[in-house]
Amino acid sequence: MTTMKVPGSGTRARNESVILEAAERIFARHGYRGASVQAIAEAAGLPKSNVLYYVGSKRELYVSLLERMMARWNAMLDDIDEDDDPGEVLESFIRSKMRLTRQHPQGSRLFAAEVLQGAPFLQSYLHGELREWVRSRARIFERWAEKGLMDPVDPVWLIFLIWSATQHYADFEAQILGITDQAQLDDGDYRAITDFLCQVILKGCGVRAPSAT
Amino acid sequence: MTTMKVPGSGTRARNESVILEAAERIFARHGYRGASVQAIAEAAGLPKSNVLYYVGSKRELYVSLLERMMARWNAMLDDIDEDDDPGEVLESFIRSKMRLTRQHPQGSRLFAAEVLQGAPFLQSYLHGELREWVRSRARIFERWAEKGLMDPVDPVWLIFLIWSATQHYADFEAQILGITDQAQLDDGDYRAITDFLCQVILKGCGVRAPSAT
DNA sequence: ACATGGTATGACCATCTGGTCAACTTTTAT
DNA sequence: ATAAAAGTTGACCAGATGGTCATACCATGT
Repeated sequence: MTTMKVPGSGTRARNESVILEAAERIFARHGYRGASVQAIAEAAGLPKSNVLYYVGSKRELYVSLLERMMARWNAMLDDIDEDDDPGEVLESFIRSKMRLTRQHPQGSRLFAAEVLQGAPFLQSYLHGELREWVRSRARIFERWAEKGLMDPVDPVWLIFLIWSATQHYADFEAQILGITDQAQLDDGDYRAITDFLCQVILKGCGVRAPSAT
Repeated sequence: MTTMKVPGSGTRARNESVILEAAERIFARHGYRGASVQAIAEAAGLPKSNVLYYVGSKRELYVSLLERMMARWNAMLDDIDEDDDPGEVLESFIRSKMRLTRQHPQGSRLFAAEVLQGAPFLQSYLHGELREWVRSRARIFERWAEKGLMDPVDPVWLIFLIWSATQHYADFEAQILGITDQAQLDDGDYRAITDFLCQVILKGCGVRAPSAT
């Protein structure tokens, strides 16, 4: 019997990952206060005591989920400078954000629930890292507008527009499925929606279509 | 001592309104499960027993808040037909939705929290009334596209784009205030944001500016 | 064989949950 | 004045809440 030593295949790693996934679902659905450790444990298929053995406390579990989501978000933020093509950059931003939403809908909803309750655990992140990121992109958008590469729209509101339009498909999934009468959105839907958003938003702020189709 | 008989000034009406307002805040923040009757009672400045005396139960209170919000939304839906001007209609839709968001941010957040948890109380509304409303507008948008009055974009996704972009300023207020480093958004901000959205979205789907400024 | 360190979990605790109820005061109608 | 109706509230209940803890299990190295 050769015991595997593959990293991440230990009991701890396996259980922690099961717990994180279950907890993300429950917290996303019911928010921090509305989620019970008992419910998370049941979703993970473990006794409550075992869940607390691994994660310490409800609070720690919640914070580590938020941190994981922020890490995913940070990993997505590619560097740009003012010599890049506005169309390419904007399109890649929309597509990246949409991919994040699609690949981590529960994480997106968790983030939404946290912000809905006033972002008590994310104040420093919003006022720090994220604010700086937005400011730096905004400066570049303004430079582009000065050069006549796009309309002189407020760059911060442009970022919020992209953020909201993409985020929406995770947070309001229930509404979208209800209205479109579908069981779920498939790859084709997501591709079409992404194309739609790229087309409308780029045209809307006067960016010429990227050179390469 | 002349006792006033003004409708709505009775004890019941006054207390119910205080309770509804407090409950909207708490439910919006913490969702259905996360909100406690005790917390609502404290926010309303009344004993818990008194709150339950007026509203019956937590569930009834929640449902009546949702109904109130749906009524506000329904009151906003103006009728249009295919002979109207696309630019005017789209702009008026964006402005109405933004006004709703601004005037009832707690209601907007309550709705968001409800949809986040899978819209258990709104299934029939989403599959019924709201779906029909979206379908009817979508047909008109398609007619406009056929007439060449706007680009042939998918009308349902266009509606979701407007919905999300406006809804965002209520639901993600904490994020926006954190990033822009403001205490709150004032009338000027809202006017500028609304103008921005009208400009970008109308231009984005190839609608000519409305004849009347 | 045995010690060791991680894993597992039922029993338990103080506090909070939504909701009921009986007792009480205030307002209104006659 | 008086009775009926409306409003008010503390005490209370059964069940859920987050968290602790002592005990048991189990694979490993020696």
